[in-house]
Amino acid sequence: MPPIRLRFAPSPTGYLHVGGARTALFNWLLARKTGGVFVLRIEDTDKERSTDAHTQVILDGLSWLGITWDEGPYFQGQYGDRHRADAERLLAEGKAYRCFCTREELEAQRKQTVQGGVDAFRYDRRCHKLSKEEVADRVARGLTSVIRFLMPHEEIAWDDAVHGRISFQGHDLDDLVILRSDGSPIYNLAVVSDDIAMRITHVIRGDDHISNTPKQIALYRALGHPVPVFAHVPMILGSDGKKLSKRHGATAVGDYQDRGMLPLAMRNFLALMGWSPGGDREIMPEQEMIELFSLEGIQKKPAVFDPAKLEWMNGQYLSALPAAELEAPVRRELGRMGVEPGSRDLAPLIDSVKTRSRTILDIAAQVAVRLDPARSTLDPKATQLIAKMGDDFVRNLRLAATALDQVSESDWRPETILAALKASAESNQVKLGDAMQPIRVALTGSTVSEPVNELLAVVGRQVALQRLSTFSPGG
RNA sequence: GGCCCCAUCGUCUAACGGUUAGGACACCACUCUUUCAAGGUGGUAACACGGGUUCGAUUCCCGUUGGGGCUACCA
Repeated sequence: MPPIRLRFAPSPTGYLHVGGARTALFNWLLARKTGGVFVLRIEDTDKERSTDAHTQVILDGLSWLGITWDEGPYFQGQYGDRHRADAERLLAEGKAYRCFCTREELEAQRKQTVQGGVDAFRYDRRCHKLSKEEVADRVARGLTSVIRFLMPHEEIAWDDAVHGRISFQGHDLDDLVILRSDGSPIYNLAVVSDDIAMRITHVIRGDDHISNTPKQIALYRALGHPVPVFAHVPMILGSDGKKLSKRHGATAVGDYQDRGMLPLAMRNFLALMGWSPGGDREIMPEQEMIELFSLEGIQKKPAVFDPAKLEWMNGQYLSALPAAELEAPVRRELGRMGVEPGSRDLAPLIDSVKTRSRTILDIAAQVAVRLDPARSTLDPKATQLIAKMGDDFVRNLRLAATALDQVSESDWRPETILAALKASAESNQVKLGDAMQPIRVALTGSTVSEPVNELLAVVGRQVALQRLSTFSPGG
């Protein structure tokens, strides 16, 4: 059997949506699993809304997720001649016809149908009834026309790889326009023409295309070409059960990149939107995901996007990665924050904050504060603690500073620091917690951090002592 | 309105006629502990409804209800 051929065909009219990315991912997974070919095709036939910038964002998004394509990107706009030729052929074979109705006329017809209220609007084929001579005459007079497909009134059904058999009746479908009056192709024609030309064998795309499928199948039949396998994957919805959109917050892949998600975590999470490997498998390395993937495992019902679970999964990937591998993205983020760590080795800092972080942003923010405690700001709980402790806060801070001053630079390690703090607390009759928390607050502005002795070690002796001996809640 | 798709915890899902309906996120306890996470342990929580088919339905069929998609010279 020749390798199967799949494609992802986004239109560059917006950013790469998580739904689109998920569709691309499924195509990619099946291609990799079967040794098939994954084609990328940019559907830029809508000149009004398509931009090169959007194309670039889509390419970048896919690359970021590690979704690689084998052919393309092809640009649909370059195949206008073929699209036109296909339309002309259907016209010549009597499978399509010229329609001279203006937009205004169509709008009036549509309005009437809607007022009738019993059925959907379908073009009444009045131009199909025109005689050959009449058509020739109108063309000769320079009247503009579109080419409409003559929808056969027969059953159009297919065995969808995720839904099973889906059936439409041709008479419920409209005679769709396939070529605009300016000679440019309409989506459904361009897709079929391209999928045929690119020898696509499997079309994996969103559920929202189910109603396009019978139109496209009719076109395949008219063009005399066997239809590919269709797999319509469920949509991704927002928390309110509605189609995911801007009002749900971040919907573009780039948004999640900006929020400090790891690409592999994002990809893993996306794979689980509408697909399950069966059993309890969730966090999977690439190889396993590819091996386990199958169209049978795809869900029929839409999935609600849950950012909380994404963050959890990101945290899992974060803690599994060695600090060294996190250093590059953390440095990038620090750069965005205007922090310049120089040549300093960030690995120890990353290690000490990793388990309390769910995103690269979390890590970077905490690393920045450890690099320079002056960067910290007091959170509400810290403020509360300061108020509650009163004068003891600064007193205990200075006591700790004095004790820690006795620990030399070469002894500045978590164990010795802890010993010094314990000894100091005991001899000064201060509870350990009351000794520790002020240090944590002074160094991070927060009541939450890694163990205080580790925090001190990571911040460094000089910076820490300076801060502890000068910090005052007032300013 | 018409056509089409869908329906298991709040969310992601497992189950492919017989299970105390399993796991994960979130949530709540407990544990660990110098705080918080992480980790560990435990808990709350679901088969939309009504008819069939069957010895037996979450599972198969039909209907109802509820959601969603499409209904352009957009893609």
